[in-house]
Amino acid sequence: MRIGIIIWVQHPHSTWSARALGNLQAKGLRNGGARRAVIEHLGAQPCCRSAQEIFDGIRSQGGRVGIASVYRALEQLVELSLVQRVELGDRIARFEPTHTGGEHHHHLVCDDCGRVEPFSDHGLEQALEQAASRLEVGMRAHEVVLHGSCGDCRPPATGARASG
Amino acid sequence: MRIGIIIWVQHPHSTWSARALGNLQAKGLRNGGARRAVIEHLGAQPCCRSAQEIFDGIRSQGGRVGIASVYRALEQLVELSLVQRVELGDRIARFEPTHTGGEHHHHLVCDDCGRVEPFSDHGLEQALEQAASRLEVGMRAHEVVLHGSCGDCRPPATGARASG
DNA sequence: AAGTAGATGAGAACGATTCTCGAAAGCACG
DNA sequence: CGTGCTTTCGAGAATCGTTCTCATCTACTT
Repeated sequence: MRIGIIIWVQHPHSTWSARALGNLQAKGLRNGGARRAVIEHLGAQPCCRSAQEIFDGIRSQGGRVGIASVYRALEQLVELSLVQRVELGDRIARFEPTHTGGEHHHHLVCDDCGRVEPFSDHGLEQALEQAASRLEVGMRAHEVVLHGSCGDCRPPATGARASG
Repeated sequence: MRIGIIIWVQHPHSTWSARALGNLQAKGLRNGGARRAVIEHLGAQPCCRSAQEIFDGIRSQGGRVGIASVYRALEQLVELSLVQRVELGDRIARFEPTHTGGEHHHHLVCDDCGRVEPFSDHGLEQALEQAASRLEVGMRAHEVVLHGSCGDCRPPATGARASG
């Protein structure tokens, strides 16, 4: 048997998780287990997650957090603008890292099957910036939700590709 | 004493309330008091309202509806696409008439004072249409929420007006 | 006016979120 | 590495928005 040691070297803020943890540390907050677990879990998700999903995800990996701690951590992270609350109309709040820069995305909700998918659109971002500028709002965040039918749920077009 | 009779003549669908009531009648639904009160109240609002606000509003005008009826009516109206559910991130669902055509608007939430204001932006609407088209979603609805600071809450620019 | 089926209201139930409080743990200091 | 102080944590209770239940009512038809 051999023992290998892997040293992971990267810029401390190259991931959202690292940036968030650093941000908390800079505020003099302690590095407790529950909050760290929430941050690490959230940082590994491709799209928004509900508090319950985060709770279940951490537990399924052996973490022993309480749901209250998950909510507490999320509340703090939202307060620090590290996490954005996303509400898609199903009465469940979801949360996702705020990605400064290019990774920003919005949400597409299929009203038939309930599936949520991320999407991004450059023109839409531009239009949002322009609207915010015109309205003279100090825009801190924005959220776009499109409701419709996803490819799986849309009835197939009749014939070759008739209009739908 | 004189008795006057006022006959109010207008195109039956010239208001959202009338359109909604007509739509329900066409579906064979009855013209019950609670649902009518919800529709009429909602039709008179300039922006979205929560179920509780609608309930309080109707009660304050002497209506004797139950909160359950308010929710039931809203659920039906959402189902018929006559009302859109709006979630602004404060865990309270709000509802507003769906205005086909030019009256469409979105929401601006001041994260400092909590105020909600409607706004509309033509370029934004275009960008939404284009994004939906590109994504090949049968877009049934969309929702944009801008978070920021409203004019009252934003610190005035340095110089002309001293901070206070 | 009577009959029928949808509509209503009060209150219970539900579920997501927040609060409470005693216990545990992070961090600074010795 | 222990001590002490303070933050953080977890479990369960409490809260609050929303939905369900069910007996009653009422709009509409006949």
